[in-house]
Amino acid sequence: MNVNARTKKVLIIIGPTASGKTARAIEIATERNGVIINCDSLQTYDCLKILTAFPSEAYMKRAPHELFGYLKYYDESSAVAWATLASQRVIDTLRRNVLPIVVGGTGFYINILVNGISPLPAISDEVRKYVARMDYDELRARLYEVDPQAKAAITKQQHHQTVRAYEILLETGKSILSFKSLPKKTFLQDIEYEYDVTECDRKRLYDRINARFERMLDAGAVDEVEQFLYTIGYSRSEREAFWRRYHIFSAIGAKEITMYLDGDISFSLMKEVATRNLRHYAKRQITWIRHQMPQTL
RNA sequence: GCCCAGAUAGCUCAGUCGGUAGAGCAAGAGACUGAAAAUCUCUGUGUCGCUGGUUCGAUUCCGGCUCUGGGCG
Repeated sequence: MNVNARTKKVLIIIGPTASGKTARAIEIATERNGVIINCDSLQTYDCLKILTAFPSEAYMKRAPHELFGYLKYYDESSAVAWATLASQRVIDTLRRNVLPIVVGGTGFYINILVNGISPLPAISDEVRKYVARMDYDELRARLYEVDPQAKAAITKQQHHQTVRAYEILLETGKSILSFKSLPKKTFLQDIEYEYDVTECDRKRLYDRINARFERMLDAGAVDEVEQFLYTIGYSRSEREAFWRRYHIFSAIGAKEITMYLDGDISFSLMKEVATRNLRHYAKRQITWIRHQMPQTL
């Protein structure tokens, strides 16, 4: 049919938020007979579709879409779980001589899919719950006492890396470093990657972000959040707990709209804060692409 | 027209008992090994409204002017 069978090529579309990845993916998928594989950590959920810029039904009909909306709001997401699924879809697609198009803004996921990751042990619910209840400073002190070398490895004050290191210590009795020095677990072999980086010009991107958030509001983003809050049995008195419990709340705009619905901030302040957070996010994505994915430049 | 208050970073403001200034936010740079739309680190930014006076020296004190609030008529 085409040359994909021999070259085993995978196209990766990456770029900051609101840069036009979804439209670009559709364009290429129809042109080159491709399958779109989602690489956006929040479009893996089947809720808050307006806020997460989930592809429209019209788009979904124009080309096969994989790994969109397969998680419920109460599911936890995981980069390795995604990479495991994504690598299967890539292999299946290549087997059918079709071009896999991995598209999304989660650069961390792409790095794992392409470069693999150190094999860390699974953590039991028991240990996880126990550690979750611990005081962070105490946890860190105990980790360094038993595993002083971990201190050097955990460079900055990376909260969740420290927690993970302690979980592994409790689970296995071994240092996280003993796992990080193992050969990486890889997901794909002998693949040629082609990268397509979408709009990164700061000024134009910021304009696009503002315009798109406006469109999200017009499309009913506030109602969407209101209904979602109803679904999960949200109560304002436990706001922080809900935000922490459900990862989908990290969709920018979800917390801001919740505060607006609770009557704590005005509509215009909600817009201001949400678009500002989107700009910060886009900036972080650009930094990631620049330094963690130099092959794309 | 009169009285009062203000005019300092992109914005909101602090401050200098006279020796040309600093916070927050915005902005910029960076990190990232199983939460990544997460989490975390670093960095500036200035005709201190204009104009005279006093002074070795004024953004700071005094006068005038302009503008912006608020009050009185």
